[in-house]
Amino acid sequence: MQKTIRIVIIEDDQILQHAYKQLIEDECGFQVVSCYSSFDAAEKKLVNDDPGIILLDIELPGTNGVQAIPLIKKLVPKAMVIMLTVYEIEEQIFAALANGASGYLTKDVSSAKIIEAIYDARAGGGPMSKKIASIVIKSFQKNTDSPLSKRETEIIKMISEGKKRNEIADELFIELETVKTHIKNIYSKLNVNSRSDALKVVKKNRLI
Amino acid sequence: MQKTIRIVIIEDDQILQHAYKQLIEDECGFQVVSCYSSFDAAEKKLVNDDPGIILLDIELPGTNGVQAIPLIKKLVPKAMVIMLTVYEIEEQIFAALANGASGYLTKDVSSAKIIEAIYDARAGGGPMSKKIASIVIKSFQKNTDSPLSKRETEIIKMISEGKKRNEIADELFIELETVKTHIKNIYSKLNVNSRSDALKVVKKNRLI
DNA sequence: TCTGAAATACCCCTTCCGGGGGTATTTTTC
DNA sequence: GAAAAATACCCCCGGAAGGGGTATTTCAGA
Repeated sequence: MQKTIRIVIIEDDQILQHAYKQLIEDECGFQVVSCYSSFDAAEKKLVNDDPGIILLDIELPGTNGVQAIPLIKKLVPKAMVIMLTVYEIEEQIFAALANGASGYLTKDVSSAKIIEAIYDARAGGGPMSKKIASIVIKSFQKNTDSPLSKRETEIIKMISEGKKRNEIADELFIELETVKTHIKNIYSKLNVNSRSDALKVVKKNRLI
Repeated sequence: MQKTIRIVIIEDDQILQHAYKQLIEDECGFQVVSCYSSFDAAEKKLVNDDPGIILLDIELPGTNGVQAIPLIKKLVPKAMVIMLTVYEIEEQIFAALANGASGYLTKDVSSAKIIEAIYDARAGGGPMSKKIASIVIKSFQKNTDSPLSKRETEIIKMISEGKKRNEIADELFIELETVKTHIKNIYSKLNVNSRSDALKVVKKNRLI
């Protein structure tokens, strides 16, 4: 028999908290072991709850959801954290994922999608609502109209990897002086005069 | 009335090509305007086809799918490219997305999912199959057991941004000498002795 | 409560890197 | 055949980078 999935909900809106619990308990194989209104309230009891999945709101009193993720991971490392939030702020999404969230849903998703996300997460998937998927994909896309030539792009990328001019020269089988010329041209095109400023521009405009 | 979605399929497997065409044409509002077995065959005719969506295989004779994306984007900039491929190779996924693909499906998805992905793409979403979503999310996750302290992580991150030691000192309101000490400790913990090597280790192990 | 890690700061030293001023040739590409 | 890209060389200077030490304070965990 399939092992029951133990679920914990951390959500400060009592109505939503109750709605999620109700929704999930109507599904076979799912068990909402605890609900909390804040991470701080959950902290002491989480280990005992031994959850496989945690539904986590971002806007919480006290420790917010993003901050809570690493703490949760420390307490119950094998638990998968699914963010469930109204906001679609890029920094928040990436911060949550970087901190170890396994999925990210906006609260406008249907009940069925929430259930699906729980199954997904358990199966090692990465459940995301459509808007989030779109934001995530956009974050990968490079700018197509770069002022930099192919070689220049190659070189600024190597600079972003912390490589020195002579290392770049060696790797590209060109002279140090040529690399210097390229870097000068890059700086001139980007209107900067240092590595850090160049990287700032390049990252902001997704040129690499 | 809704504008018809013009679709182009670039897929070298004739059977699959035909299957996709059939599948899509059975759906209302979708129109497969052309099918090609390679990008090279499609190149000249693409502008005339004026597609809104392109289903693109990766393994193609001649120009491969990943290389084809930027060329397609140049010919028909407003077309959304959805990758449709058997492989789930990380580098290929990220390269495709970086090159401008709007979605990425593995060929094991159901017909319904393909149709859904087309609608999604058109609506500005980022259609992905579950496995891809999982890989993408994992790519964001940082390593949780870093040998580096909080401050050290902060500093190596600034180094990754091309910042000089005195810039780091200024930004963190600490002395240059302190920054030097931190960097020494970072190098020692990572067993390296240069910025580029440190960044190599740090990126490989997702420490930032 | 105490121990160790983290964060802070300072000294010494040498090497060679980074950025800016030029100019010029060859190869691509449209 | 003109324009852009890629290549290569000269000059200069300041200070950044990396390695050798040592030492203090703060703070979390056992």
